[in-house]
Amino acid sequence: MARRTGSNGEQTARDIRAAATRLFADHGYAAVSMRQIAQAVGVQAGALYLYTADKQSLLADLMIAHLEDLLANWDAARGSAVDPRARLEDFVRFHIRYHLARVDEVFIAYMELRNLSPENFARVERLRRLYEAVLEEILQDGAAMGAFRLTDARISTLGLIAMLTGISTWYRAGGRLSPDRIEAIYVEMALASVGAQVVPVPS
Amino acid sequence: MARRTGSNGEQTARDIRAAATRLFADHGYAAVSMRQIAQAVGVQAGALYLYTADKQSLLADLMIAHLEDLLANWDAARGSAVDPRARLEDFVRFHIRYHLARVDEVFIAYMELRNLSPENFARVERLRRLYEAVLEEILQDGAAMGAFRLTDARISTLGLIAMLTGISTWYRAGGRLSPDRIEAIYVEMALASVGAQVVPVPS
DNA sequence: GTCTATAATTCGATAGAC
DNA sequence: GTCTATCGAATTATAGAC
Repeated sequence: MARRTGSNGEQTARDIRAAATRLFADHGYAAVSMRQIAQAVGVQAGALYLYTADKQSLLADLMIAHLEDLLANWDAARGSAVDPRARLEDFVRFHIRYHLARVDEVFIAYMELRNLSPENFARVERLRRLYEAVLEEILQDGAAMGAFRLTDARISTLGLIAMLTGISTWYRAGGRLSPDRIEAIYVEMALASVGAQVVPVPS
Repeated sequence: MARRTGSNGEQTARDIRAAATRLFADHGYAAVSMRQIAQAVGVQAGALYLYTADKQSLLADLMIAHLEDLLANWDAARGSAVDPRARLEDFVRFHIRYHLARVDEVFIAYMELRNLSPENFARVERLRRLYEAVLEEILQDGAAMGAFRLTDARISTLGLIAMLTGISTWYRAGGRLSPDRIEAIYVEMALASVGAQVVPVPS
């Protein structure tokens, strides 16, 4: 990518990512043409190739940037709780808040895996596994401490993440329930699903 | 190329649906061409238009047939249980069993909604709502009877269906856990998530 | 019922002017 | 850094032969 120094180009790069994110989420990667992206940005199609090697790299960059941002935000937002129930609640609230704020990015990251080259797919999968491992560790610690009652931490991890991420598919601002209310309900469901119970007082 | 002149039209229609289902699930609707489908069937692209008005109708027909089949199978498989916990367990087992047996159809019905025309989208949405209503009624009855503890039956419905359907995205035959084991674990999680408890003995 | 041939678009990507 | 112009290939869908 032959990006030159200059604020004009940096702004164009941001605009391209924003337009591509929106269009890929709305219509799907394969259904969106480079010309459509260019039109949304306000440049000609040829100019896009100053910022991306090809259409595939544009998609991969969006997905990888999203997952890296997700992990970085978790590292910054994670609390210092030790009680597994509090840690799970923190994770659920973080996950929902982040995912409702980035509906398009989330949608792309889960829907367009098929359109990645093998190398890019591997990079994305690795990052997704890292994020899943955050929850899995919470569940495993909680089970070991007797705070959670679950049969398989990996399955519970996948089930919970699917449940939480699914919000992105139906949430609309101004709907029947506020984001805060949705968050509270899912915290309750998540805790209940792993049989969260009172942590035994250390003896 | 195999010559198919004179072959049975009904069989070709089935072959087209099967090929389209697999290709759409593997690569996405927008990324699959009519020529690819024709090649998989063993006919020329033009012959496909004897069986579908256009590519969009082919997708819509697959999705609507899938959802109608899902509803019909539920009607045939639903037990006669009255205990909400048993009804929920029946639903969870049915949902998982059906979805693991039709991974491609489920994937398409979930991923390709945005490629439907407004009219076809409305038809698909209506069927999906009917299926969701099955679970929502179970949850509402269970809550009313004191068997479940939940805050919002609609949210619990969406959360549970997302959790269950998510299995399709990672399940592989021959994986670490058998389908029966996966089913049992999800039954446990689903019941726990709605705070299933002992039904009070009628006085 | 299926074929061949093709019309009419659209696609991703590149070259070169400024 | 962006534009104009364009190449070669691919797309959906149709027309007419058999």
